Amino acid sequence: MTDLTSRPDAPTSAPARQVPDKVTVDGLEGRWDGAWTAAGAYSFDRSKERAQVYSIDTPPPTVSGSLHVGHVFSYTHTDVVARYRRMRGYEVFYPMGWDDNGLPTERRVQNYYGVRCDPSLPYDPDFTPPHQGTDGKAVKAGDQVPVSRRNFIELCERLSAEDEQQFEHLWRRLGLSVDWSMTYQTIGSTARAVSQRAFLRNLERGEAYQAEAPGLWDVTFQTAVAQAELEARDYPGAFHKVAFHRPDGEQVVIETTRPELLPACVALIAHPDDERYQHLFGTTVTSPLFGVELPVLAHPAAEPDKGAGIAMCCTFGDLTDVQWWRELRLPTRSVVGRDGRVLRDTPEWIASEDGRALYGEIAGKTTFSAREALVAALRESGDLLGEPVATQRKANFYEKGDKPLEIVTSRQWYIRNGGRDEDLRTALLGRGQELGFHPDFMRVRYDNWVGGLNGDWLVSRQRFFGVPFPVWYPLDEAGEPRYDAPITPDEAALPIDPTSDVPAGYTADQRGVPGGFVADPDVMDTWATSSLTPQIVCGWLDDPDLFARTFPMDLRPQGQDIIRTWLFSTVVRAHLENGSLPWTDAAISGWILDPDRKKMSKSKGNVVTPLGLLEEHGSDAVRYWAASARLGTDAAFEVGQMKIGRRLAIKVLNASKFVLSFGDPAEPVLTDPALVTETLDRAMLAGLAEVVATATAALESYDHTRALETTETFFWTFCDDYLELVKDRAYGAGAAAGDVPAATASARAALGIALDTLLRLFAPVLPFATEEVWSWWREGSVHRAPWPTAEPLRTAAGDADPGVVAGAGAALAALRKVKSEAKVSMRTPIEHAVLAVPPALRPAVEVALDDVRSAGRATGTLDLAEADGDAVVARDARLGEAVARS
RNA sequence: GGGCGAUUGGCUCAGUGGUAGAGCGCCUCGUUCACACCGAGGAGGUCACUGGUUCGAACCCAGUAUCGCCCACCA
Repeated sequence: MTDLTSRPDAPTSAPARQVPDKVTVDGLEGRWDGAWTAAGAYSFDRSKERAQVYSIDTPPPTVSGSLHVGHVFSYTHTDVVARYRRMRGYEVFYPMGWDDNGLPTERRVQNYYGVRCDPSLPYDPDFTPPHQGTDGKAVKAGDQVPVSRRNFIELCERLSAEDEQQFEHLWRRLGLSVDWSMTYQTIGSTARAVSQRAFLRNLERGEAYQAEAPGLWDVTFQTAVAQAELEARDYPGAFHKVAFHRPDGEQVVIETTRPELLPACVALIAHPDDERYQHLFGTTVTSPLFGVELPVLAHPAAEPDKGAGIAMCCTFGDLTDVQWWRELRLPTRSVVGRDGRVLRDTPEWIASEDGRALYGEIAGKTTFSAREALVAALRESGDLLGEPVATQRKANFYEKGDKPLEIVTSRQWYIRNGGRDEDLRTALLGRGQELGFHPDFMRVRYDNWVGGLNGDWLVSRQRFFGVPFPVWYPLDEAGEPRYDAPITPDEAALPIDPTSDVPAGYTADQRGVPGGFVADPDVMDTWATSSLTPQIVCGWLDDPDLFARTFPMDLRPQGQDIIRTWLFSTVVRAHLENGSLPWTDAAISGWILDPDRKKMSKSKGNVVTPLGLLEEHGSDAVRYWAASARLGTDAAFEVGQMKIGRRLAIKVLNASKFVLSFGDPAEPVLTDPALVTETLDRAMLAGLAEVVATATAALESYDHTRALETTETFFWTFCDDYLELVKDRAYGAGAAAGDVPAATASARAALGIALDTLLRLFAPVLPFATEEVWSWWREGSVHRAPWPTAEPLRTAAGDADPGVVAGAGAALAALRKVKSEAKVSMRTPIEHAVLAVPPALRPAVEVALDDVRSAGRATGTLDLAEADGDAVVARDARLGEAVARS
């Protein structure tokens, strides 16, 4: 992990302050990224107190994957917030992490370097991987060289470093205002130490515990799976009617989709009120084929209308079985192993010779083959009634797996999350209430998830790569681990790897011998590390000073799909460890949908590379597209929207160039509010004041879309109407050379003040174009300039009515329309016209009449009359008549 | 089965009680003294459907349909 210290502040560099002849948005990204880095524009100043800091818990992208359009989309949302807050005067704590922990990285490192992790091996400091860069061509599992966990982690960090450079390049090009001196890796030593320390403290307080219990198990990855990683999928199956037998020969027929679990059956169960089975409760039946005597029991979880209404309870076919097994205190008769195959040893509870022979035939088979074999046997014995009926059932899958999960008994670590503890659940629901969700309705997902938890958080995984549990167990005289007496390391020694490090008081040669010790073999779930990102970035481990300035954080940006995982687990950890929320607000981004309204996916072949997008349209344009979509709302991938953004950025450059042509930016001609005397100019500033107020309020409530929309709408009116209206006046047309009439000075100052304000309003969304213009006439970076406030504008505007601009604009529009409908040039002079104006607009038009005249090229007479309706009507003797609404 | 969100002109989306909006696309015209990555103007919608509340509903209520997602459902 890179050191989290920030660079000292340096003044931003100031390129030559002059307006270029030709402007372009192309190439701004490289220039300004370089300048920002050189100037330390986004360096975090850690001398600021917590109240002055805005800290962001950025999602660390998975480096072994690739960034896609969705990342660009959501990270832009966050950057808009960061830039806004920075301009509001906050010191923004905005680090970037790289997620290189977990299965995707494990796989990639295996394939890339041709190695696999074997924690039993010692660390080899001189290890050189057999392959390198075999991208696309995976090294086959058999050819992979086993290496120690430490070597594996080193390779992971090495490979990640290459990916990180590419990612950083993209993020810089996109204009993320991250402090690039502050990055972390989720498998880095800080992250490992934080994960281990947090775990040890959970353990100390009794929040972490281990238990031997039946749990969901993926037979492909051979690891336990947590509730949050489940995915219910359709899975083809078949109902089999199977007859059990009473001593008197009567058949009891059940239906099952898993006949291969027949040898694991421990009871038949029906609902206590089910009339059909009353006479069976308390009696026994024997299972077909295996002849095992089984009780018939009553339990309310049995549903009379499912299948035959009476179920065979096996250890374990599903979670209901687990419930029955637990509540009815049934024996454990597992037959499916961790590899998904039927256990080799014939179980002792199968007594009959035929049964034992049959079991021998299915031993070692996959559940699929075992099912076929048993169905054949049932058919032969006559215990299969009718033929199996195909059905589409829902089965639980590990989200990364492709085989249904089995339930096996294993020893696992858990962290309490309210799933078994009402008080904790209530407290965590309370945290959800405290947290500001944006949009607010996303809170429901949190509530649903927390309310529906049915067990504690399973944090151990039977993988080799990951953050190891910092725990050893003493071995007794017989060499059996004493799980009830775990040995833990000193916090100062973290991170440790118990498979290579030796606990205090032991020597290395005592590993694995009776009376010695043994390492906990498991690693933590990746969420067990990811849930600590606030603690990792804020220096919880070893930088209490930084921690005090940044924690609890302000914002967690993330996707809606991981509210139940990342968001919730982070809340759990902070609640347990810090007694607070990890952040005050969560910004939830929506999905990017392709034109078919489907979630963008690689398989659709419509994946667009983000860098290509940025190169084609320009970063400001792509950011504009992203910023146009509200938080929590799915957005279409819309190239058209990017083109609009590009047009806006270009317009900003051109309009700025124009405004800045009216005076030396160093002089107060473009900045002094006292010069703004004309009513139209003051009205424009009054309107701008409203825009500032609206945009600010919107951004305060994480509604960047409204802020952008409000600003943009004003800007286009500013360009199309106001700028055109005051153009001639600003030029000083008609005045003697060297003489600047007050009306001219008024227009120029108003234009300059508006430009200054608009640039700052646009800066969070269009960081490159606005910075470019800022450099033409201002010191420093626009991104460190203060966010505009409405008050000075209101003061400059005085009592001017912002509606004046609209009124004058309507008058101008009417004159334009006359020309447009007459199909003549806009420069065609209007020689003799009448403007019929509604009474409400009359004062506005009167006050701006000279500007309307010059903008409309009304060189002759232009008389005012009263209009009947609420629209302005222009009548020209030569060109005709046109109606324009304001 | 429960929940959340969505449904507005060809497209992407604003619009939470008072006579339907924007941009894009389209059509017409114009222009190069900030901007052709330009400007002006225009056409285009019974606001998914059915009821209800209200003087008045895109908006509130009830229900229906379609789409997306989350949760539950594995005998």
